[in-house]
Amino acid sequence: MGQEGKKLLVIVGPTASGKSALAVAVAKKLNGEVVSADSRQVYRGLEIGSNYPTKTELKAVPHHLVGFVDPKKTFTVAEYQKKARKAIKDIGKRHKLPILVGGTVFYIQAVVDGIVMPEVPPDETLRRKLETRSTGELADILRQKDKRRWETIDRRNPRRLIRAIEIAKALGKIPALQSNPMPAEVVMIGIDPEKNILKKAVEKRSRAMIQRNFIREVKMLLQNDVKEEKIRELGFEYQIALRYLKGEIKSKRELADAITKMTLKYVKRQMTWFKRDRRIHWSRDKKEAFDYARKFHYH
RNA sequence: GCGCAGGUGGCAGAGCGGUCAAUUGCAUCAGACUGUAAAUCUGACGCCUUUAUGGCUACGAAGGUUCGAAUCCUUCCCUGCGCA
Repeated sequence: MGQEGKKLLVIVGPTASGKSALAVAVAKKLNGEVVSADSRQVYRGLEIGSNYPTKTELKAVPHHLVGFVDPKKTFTVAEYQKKARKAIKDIGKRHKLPILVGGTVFYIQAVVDGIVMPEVPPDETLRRKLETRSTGELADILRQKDKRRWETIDRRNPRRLIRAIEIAKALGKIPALQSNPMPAEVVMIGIDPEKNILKKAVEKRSRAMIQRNFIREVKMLLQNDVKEEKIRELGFEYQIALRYLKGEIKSKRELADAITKMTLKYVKRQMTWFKRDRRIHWSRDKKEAFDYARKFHYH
């Protein structure tokens, strides 16, 4: 990598904490550009369900990695890692501040710490075959192929086991974990609102989503021949919306409640991940976080 | 008022004489995380403690039967449905 892009600002926080708005505010103030770190915003046509930045925000500040993947395709962290790093580098070349924002912690980690992913693309045929096996059987297969990885892997997690076997099959064994951190001064700031404030924000967000006609967005995906199975993979909002369309969920109110409930659950998982990253400087709200970002930039 | 069905841990809902502090799901809490990551997976979840093949209190209430009851009997209270 070049000498450009010496700084990288990362903004994290749970869903509905106000990350996107903060990112835009900071970008305006500090002459930056935003790179989204959201596993679903990458797909085209998920404006509402994945909560794209608003039109005004998109106009105010350049955003990257939003809405550029065909929703019929499957996008993965490895691709994200490459694209995001390139985007960050390019922003640096333009002498602007790259701001990485999002709630998908794995994506952020992939960019910042640069976990080296084995170059083995997903093998759908193999996966389908292995999916019929029990976790015990999968663990046995892995043990035969790579005992070292077998010792450390979560042996009850079929998805992990399958991926490990996939790699072992292609490469002989799983390479040791390596990382290739971002060559930049990275500062991570997080917004962690009080629990009840966040809860209210999540509720509001769910309602707004439905008011903005989220259901129509889902119908549109169906019309565009995105398979139901694939739509379900786009996140729980989409799963819930499909249930609504099938009549399993009767009212819009019930729909909003279901989305809120799932979002809150997700927030918990996000926080579990955030908590262990000691690099993050936490703030209670946007303003505090904003001030911190400015300090970082001018120091 | 009579008939029938019920009252179980935060909720739903199993259990119908011992192996029941009580299956399971949800909710809650904690955690993991090497190309699906809003995914996938794990643990805890009555109370107490010296954490144990430990103690205590518990399955609407009160009595009773029994070596032993969430489980059987009696009465009472409450809920739903049916009939008056």
